[in-house]
Amino acid sequence: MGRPPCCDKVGVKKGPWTPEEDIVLVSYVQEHGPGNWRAVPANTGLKRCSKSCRLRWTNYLRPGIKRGTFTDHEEKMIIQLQALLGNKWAAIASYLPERTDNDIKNYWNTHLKKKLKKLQNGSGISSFDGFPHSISRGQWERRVQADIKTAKQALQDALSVDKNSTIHSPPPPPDQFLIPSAYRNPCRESSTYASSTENIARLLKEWAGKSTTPKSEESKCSSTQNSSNNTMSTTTLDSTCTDQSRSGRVYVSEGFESLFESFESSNSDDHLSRSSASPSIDILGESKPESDDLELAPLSVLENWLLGDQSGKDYLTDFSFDDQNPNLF
DNA sequence: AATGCGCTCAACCGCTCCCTA
DNA sequence: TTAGGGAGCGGTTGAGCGCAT
Repeated sequence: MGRPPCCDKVGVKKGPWTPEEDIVLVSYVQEHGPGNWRAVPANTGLKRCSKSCRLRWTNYLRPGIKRGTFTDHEEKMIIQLQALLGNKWAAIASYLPERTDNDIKNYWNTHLKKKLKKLQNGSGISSFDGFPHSISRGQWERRVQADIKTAKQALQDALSVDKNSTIHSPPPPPDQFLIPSAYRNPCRESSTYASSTENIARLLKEWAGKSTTPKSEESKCSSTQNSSNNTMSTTTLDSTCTDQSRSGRVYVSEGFESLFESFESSNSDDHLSRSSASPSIDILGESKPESDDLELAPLSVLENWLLGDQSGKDYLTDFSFDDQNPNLF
């Protein structure tokens, strides 16, 4: 006998979400924080499957989502991350905190696949930005493989070092938590829904005025983080933070930006202060990428590397976990 | 103006993973 | 140790939209 459905099929509504449902869901999440999705339909009266609620939140309603066209920068990251990780959209999305895995997946399937296909047919190499223009595809692939090899070696080195280190936790959720970006910055919306979203946005702004901290979620996640004096070990992520902690996607939107800034403004010996980032290279291992590890990679470095930035590459290539970075672990 | 076609993306489905009792 | 349940992930679908004919 097969597994029972996650929720009763009878009476469960399907299809597009209405603004009213969105309001209900958003207000519930604001009050209780994301997670425990099973309880959402029961507690809110929504005639939706718990999975549907989670999906709606993570892919559309949660704050920090950027919508609209992907930038060249994002596109390059997706292409190279996909090359490295395969179709691990959640892992890839963790490097693009403002994008959802669904968005990335869609973008890949609708745009990038075609671009790559064109490229493979030999008819778009010069116009395709995903690969460096100055080298052939063969050279490019060799370069990527060399990077992978280097990264593997780095991982081995890293894993041989004591990992009792701390990393900076993401900052607490910004005020914008209370205003879903889907509403704050709707890029593409149907006319009827658009007017509704404006209303919702107004409503949510009012809520934001009343309370600037999402009670449960912040207490859950940031209390865990703050309790360790703003440091957090990769392996001690509070599981109650569920989606956000696992994917690092909700609060990282701006948190990551500050991390980017701090990483990029610092010297190399500060780069890996999030030392557990080293397992990020694990994804380059033979068997199975560990997305959770990935998420904690030194983003600026990896980003540079992914984007073919020479400094980033050099950093990975030349980087010695124990010699040049004594304070790393 | 009507129709067909292709594209986009929100949402669903089913599987896997992980946690807990 | 193991079974059950919840959450997450990746593949797929289909409605809606815009453009071409």
